[in-house]
Amino acid sequence: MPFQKQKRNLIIRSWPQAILHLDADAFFASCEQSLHPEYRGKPVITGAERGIVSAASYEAKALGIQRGVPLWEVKKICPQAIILASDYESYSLISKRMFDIMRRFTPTVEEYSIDEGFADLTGLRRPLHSSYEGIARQMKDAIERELDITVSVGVSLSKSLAKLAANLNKPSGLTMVPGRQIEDLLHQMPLPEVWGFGKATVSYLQKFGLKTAYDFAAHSEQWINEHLDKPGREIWRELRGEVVYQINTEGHTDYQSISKVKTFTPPSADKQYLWAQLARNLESACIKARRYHLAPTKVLIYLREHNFISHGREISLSRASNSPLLILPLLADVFSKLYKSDKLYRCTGVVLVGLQPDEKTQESLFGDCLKIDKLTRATGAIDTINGKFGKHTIHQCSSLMINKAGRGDREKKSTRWQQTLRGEDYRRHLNIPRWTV
DNA sequence: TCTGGGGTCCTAGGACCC
DNA sequence: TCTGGGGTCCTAGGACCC
Repeated sequence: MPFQKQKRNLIIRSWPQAILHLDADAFFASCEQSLHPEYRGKPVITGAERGIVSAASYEAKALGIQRGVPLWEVKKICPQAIILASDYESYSLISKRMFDIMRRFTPTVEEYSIDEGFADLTGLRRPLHSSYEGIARQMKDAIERELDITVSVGVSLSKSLAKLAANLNKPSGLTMVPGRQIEDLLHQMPLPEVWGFGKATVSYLQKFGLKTAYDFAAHSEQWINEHLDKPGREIWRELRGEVVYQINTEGHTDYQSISKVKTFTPPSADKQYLWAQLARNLESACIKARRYHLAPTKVLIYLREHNFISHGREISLSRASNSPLLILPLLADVFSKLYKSDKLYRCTGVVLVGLQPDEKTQESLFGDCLKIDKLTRATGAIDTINGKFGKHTIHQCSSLMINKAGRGDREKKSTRWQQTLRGEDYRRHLNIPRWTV
């Protein structure tokens, strides 16, 4: 067996470093139960706006409801289920409080997603007068007590191991995996549980007879280098207790890309309709870019066919811009080339890339200064109006077709918005008549 | 019952240049 | 004129995550 020789390498000093992973259990559903005590102990589901289950409370899971299940099926399985539209604003507030509690123990906290975070506990035993387990326990208890949700926590030597550890006992578990227990942990973990292994990698590794995380970690470095590319090699090192992935405390202030897609039903082959959808995607993406004071230098558009095959093309802008009025005309040619009249499309998408701070775009040295300035001011005014009266209140003529065709947005507007949202957000989500300039 | 939306990073292969 | 061989940069798409 190749790993007899390697096995020694897997035995590592107990705590060369202690990385904590924290994962809120059924986060969206738990938030709802925390905010609305009347939902406690009941099967709560969020995702009404999407038509599929985003999150299911443990009561709902006990009845067989899982993430991604269509809501019509939920109603069949479990007619008493409480189905809610996701309320991201409220969840974000609870999420923020969760990370603030984590930061009471260490400044090295990464907000990995709305419901998951990492923290580096290395070296904190003496200053906090506690074992790593004690620190993790206090953090977990504080969150559960103060926010009225439950979290699962894992502590081990690397992010990947900590994540596996946290997955071992859910909900509300606390799992410590020091160096000498890594092997036991890996033996219990089937390949798909490993962070970073998706369907493709798992089925590839299975062809070599690998079944558990241990089978993978126990292979020789040479074998790994021959058979896997960069991500696979990094995961191998992480599973052996080496820190490859650092804790990123920066937070998500800055984007590599901003994308907007919207699926429409039924799928369509109507060129004008698709163009209108694309224009709408572009407007939405630009609104977000402006909110973060970013402007793309490149714009990627794509059309996704009914069978999920998509084709896209990147368009380089001669200068960064976050004005759809300026960008849209540049997309027309490429769109025409991508579009095939004999195909049915299920969605269009826009991705803004090569983002840079948008001050730069305003003091352009290339001609058109006046035009740019006017556009910038016009776009600013549109943002103000839309902020007051609702997104897309003012929009481009190109996207008018969406409403004309009578296939407007299908989002279900719930009256619950009115209860939980603050004034300005609440207005944004109301059905306000639209007009066009 | 076909499968929402928003991200990140990696890579093969083409374009282009010397 | 035709050819090879190398490098770099870019792009389209894949894989993965929550």
